[in-house]
Amino acid sequence: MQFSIEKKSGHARAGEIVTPHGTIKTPAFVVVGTKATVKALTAEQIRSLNAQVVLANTYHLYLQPGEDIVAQAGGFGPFMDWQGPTMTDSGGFQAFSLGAAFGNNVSKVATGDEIEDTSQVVGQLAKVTDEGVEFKSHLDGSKHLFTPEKSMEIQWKLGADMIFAFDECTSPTAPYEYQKKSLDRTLEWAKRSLARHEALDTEKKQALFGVVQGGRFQDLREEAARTIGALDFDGFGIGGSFTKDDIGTAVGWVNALLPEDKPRHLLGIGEPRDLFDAVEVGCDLFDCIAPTRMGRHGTLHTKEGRINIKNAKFIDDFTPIEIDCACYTCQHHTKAYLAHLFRAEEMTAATLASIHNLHFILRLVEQMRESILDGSFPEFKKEFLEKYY
RNA sequence: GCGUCGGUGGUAGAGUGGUCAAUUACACCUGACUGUAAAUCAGGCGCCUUCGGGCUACGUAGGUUCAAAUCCUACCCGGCGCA
Repeated sequence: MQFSIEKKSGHARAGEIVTPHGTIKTPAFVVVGTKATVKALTAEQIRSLNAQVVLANTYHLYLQPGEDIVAQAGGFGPFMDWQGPTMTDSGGFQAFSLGAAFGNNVSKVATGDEIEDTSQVVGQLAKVTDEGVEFKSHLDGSKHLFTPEKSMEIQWKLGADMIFAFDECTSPTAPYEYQKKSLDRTLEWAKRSLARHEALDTEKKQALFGVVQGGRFQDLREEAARTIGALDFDGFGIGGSFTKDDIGTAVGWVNALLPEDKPRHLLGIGEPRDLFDAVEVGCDLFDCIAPTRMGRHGTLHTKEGRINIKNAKFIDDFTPIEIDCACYTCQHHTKAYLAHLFRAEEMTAATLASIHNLHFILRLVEQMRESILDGSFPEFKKEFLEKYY
């Protein structure tokens, strides 16, 4: 993998990542295909959206169908008929989603109303120890130990171009002491991930990204950026919990310390406002389930903000979601039709909504890139956010 | 015509003297969702309210009772059976 920066505008940067399966123009939005499928979409539809990269998940593919099956298919890309660049997440996020967050209605993006919970270590389906994370399968309750080594081995078989070190995604409900402890552990895991990966991938086929944690605490974020940043990773992921109204600030602390010449992937962030803030402080890659999940739930992006297509007012609205949108959905269908499909619980609703939302976000990040290249990023951001509620 | 069973909120369908403005489901109205446990979840859903409560409601009209969706009478409507 090769990364180069073409142009900078402040801290924002436009660049290129060359992978064995094609070049990614950055900043770029990575489409999430957790189980080797972008929910509700065919590979052909993903291509027609001009998506550049697809990210799948180690934990999910390990459980089903198993990494060996994926390896037999030639990797998760070929398995799902995606020929372009690929990534896999390490399973570290599931330490949170199946652990502290499970059943607790907690988002890693904190609203500020969260109550501190000191019982972090023992979650519902994930238990974190220094050795690794012990998962209880959400599918059948069986137990599985994920270690940094194990994650590297699975990701090796899944065969993505870019992979992540095994980390612990912490909860915003975790107190400082726990975040600190977890950070030390994630650093150890980063070293172990590196060591195992180097042993497996002697030909340097896969790029390995280290993950910066630290929650909402500046000193921890900076410590993580320094220590993880000093290791021999090909790029960096910025993960963990954030404060809803100020993701940009925390990411800024980190990017100020990470090496300039390696790509920075902000993990799991995808709200338009957050993307602008993150690009502004120098992030290159993003992935997020929001466009597809929200789409399936009837929430659609427009330049004026989100709409809920299930609202009564759209039942007889025979205009597209956005009159000037170039996506397949807007070119062919009306809000009234989508409202009908959602009410009738027709599967096509999920497909059409996902197409629109992904098109919206992919195009938005693409426009950010264009504006960096022509020097108009600050104006583009300002104009967009003035209209977007 | 006789007999019999039944008529409950948008729908289906609980309740069968007080704890019932009435279980539940669906429908309907909103909201949430940020490295996918998610085609999911949460709230609302008679009218009014100074949030204490007040008012009108369980086919219609009466009645019994301190108290009725629940008991009685008549009528109206529907299913079934017999003529």
